[in-house]
Amino acid sequence: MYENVYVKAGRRWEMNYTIKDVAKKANVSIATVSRILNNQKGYSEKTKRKVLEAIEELDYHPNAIARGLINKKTSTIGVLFPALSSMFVTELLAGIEKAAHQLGSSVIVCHTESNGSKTMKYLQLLNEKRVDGIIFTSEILKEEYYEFIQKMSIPLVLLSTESRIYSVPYVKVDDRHAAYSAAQYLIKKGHKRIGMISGNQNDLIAGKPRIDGFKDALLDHGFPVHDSQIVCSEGFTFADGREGLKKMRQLAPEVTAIFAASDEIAFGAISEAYQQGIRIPEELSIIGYDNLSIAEMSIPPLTSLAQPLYEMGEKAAKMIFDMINGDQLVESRIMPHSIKERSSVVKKEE
Amino acid sequence: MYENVYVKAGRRWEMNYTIKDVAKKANVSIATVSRILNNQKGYSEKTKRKVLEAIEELDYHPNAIARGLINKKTSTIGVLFPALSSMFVTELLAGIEKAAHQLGSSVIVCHTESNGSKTMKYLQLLNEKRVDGIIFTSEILKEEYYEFIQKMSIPLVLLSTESRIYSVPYVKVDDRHAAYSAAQYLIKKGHKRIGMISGNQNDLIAGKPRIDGFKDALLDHGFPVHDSQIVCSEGFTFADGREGLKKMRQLAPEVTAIFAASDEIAFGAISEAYQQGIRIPEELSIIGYDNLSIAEMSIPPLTSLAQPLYEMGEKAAKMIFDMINGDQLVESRIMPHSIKERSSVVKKEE
DNA sequence: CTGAAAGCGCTAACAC
DNA sequence: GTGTTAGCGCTTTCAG
Repeated sequence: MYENVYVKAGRRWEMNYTIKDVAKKANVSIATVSRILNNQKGYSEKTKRKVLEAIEELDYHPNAIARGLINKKTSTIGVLFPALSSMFVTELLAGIEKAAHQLGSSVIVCHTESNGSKTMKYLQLLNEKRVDGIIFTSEILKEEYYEFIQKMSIPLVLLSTESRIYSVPYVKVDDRHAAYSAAQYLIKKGHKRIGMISGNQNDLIAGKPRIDGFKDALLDHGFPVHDSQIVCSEGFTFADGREGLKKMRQLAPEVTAIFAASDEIAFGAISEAYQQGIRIPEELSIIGYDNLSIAEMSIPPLTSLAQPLYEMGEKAAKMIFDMINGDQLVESRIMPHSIKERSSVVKKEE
Repeated sequence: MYENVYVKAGRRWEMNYTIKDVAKKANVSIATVSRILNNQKGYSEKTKRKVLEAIEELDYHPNAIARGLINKKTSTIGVLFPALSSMFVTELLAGIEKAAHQLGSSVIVCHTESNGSKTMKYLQLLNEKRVDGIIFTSEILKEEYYEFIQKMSIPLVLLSTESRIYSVPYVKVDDRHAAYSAAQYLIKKGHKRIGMISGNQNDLIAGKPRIDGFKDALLDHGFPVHDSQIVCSEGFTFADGREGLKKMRQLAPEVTAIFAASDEIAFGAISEAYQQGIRIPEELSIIGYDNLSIAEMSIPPLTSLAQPLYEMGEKAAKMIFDMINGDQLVESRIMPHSIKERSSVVKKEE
């Protein structure tokens, strides 16, 4: 009677039944149960019913660990993020999680803090846990990482980043092109003196290309580009935005519109402008980058260059699964960007 | 020579070595290797060195799946969230992830969308994956969920929620008390006509208690409470905040200060106020709830009742591990709240 | 101190 | 159709 039920610490615990229990209950061999479980062929309708009944009665659920051991497939992927609490990353994660779950996989989140040794530790972990694939987001894929993942010999896709060195499929927007669009938008709105508060110019993925795109747009439209128009920050944060605006007002007070390399920078700039009594957008227009959900919450609502973050996450997850399922050639995806117009940019009539 | 290395799809793949390979290379049995791997005793220093060398040379890493199968411990926990892209949840996750990783575990994120059948599916999944514990956040623990997790017989902790029915350890702030503090803060600032934009009043965890706390504070300080002062929303979102402020202006235009039941609501209210030309905080003071990272980014910077979300996540993770490691009695934790003063509340002199 | 052997729960030949 | 058996990579008795 109490087979498979035992008492521990005074409490009644129901054990997780195994395939053996089911087999016994249904009077068949475990092989048959396994076949039915995996929709293979080689059994009669009658035994199938019998087994299914037993499964139902015992409320049996196969042990994914045991399955993983033999199939060499854990239905789990690992996702590496530099930060977890940034909204940017959060939207990517939501997209990944959705697609992964739809495709029957779980996702393990790893927060690397952009720290090399932490990243390696996570990679070790993911290796030991035998994840089926890895999504690497928003950071440079260092040689060390790449080599390690190579050795793990599981699929890898880059999300919101890319590698100029290694041939790894990626999903991102064309930063240079997107920045170009943002700057062009400002120009079309009649602004002639346009500044940029950029992220880190040494960041070859999200920093430099946006600066280049910005410059290109100005140049293409016949505007000169002075260094004083572009203030570079450490990163892409709110504080960087504040600092950025301060510098901008000193170096190029004539600027009537600013392209911020991230929404957070834009928020910082707006906040600083507010403190300095500069009215936005009347005196100073600002366009952000990312179109995070907070963009609509700012005052005034922030016009922003939109990246489809959620969709990017989904896409990356789908790519990983295509690769896991043997697709040799998955193409990288340049996702479309767009401009989400709100109220932080004004038309300049002159 | 090519033992353990094979070629697949034209590419050289390095296999994951097993304990057997190490044993062979070191000329010992797998039992010995296992002992050394697990820091048990029963081997000489010499063999230890030999084995360690072999491990090093092969770059061997134990297979966590195989270990999990035998140890019945996967070093993985599951975390259920109603939403992933809310900043609120994101901070909790960051805290959980940090603590979990420190304690040698991974976390699988599950996005339930507050949907019962999705939640059950996730629980099934976590059961099959044999996670060591579950953290359930920000939602009512329904009977169905509870029963299922009971059957899984693994530890469960509630985060930012609690159960009045089941005895499950939880980590949260005292919402009623916190709301009381927020209202009291407004009173101490000299406000006499105070309103509240609440979340859903039918939400017994985060909705009702905050309303109650608000009422208590007013009553205790000798203020009458009219229904018109409290506008209830569907949820806790930006849009709810906008709507809330609109209603508040209609129903109780005399109000000089508002307690918003979440920062997002506060943001919505501020945004709406801005559109209506109401100056904040001069004409209307607002205090939020949560103290999300965006609170400092609003204009004006939002004074908010702070929940230590990150720490709450950490704490919940630590509790789960205490339970996994056999602690029978872990106490629930009421985390301290505080008021983060910024500039959205003004002192009212009369 | 060390090794042989029996599983953990499952899948996949291989027999009958 | 169905059962038997040999593992997957590891831990853990139990002998020696």
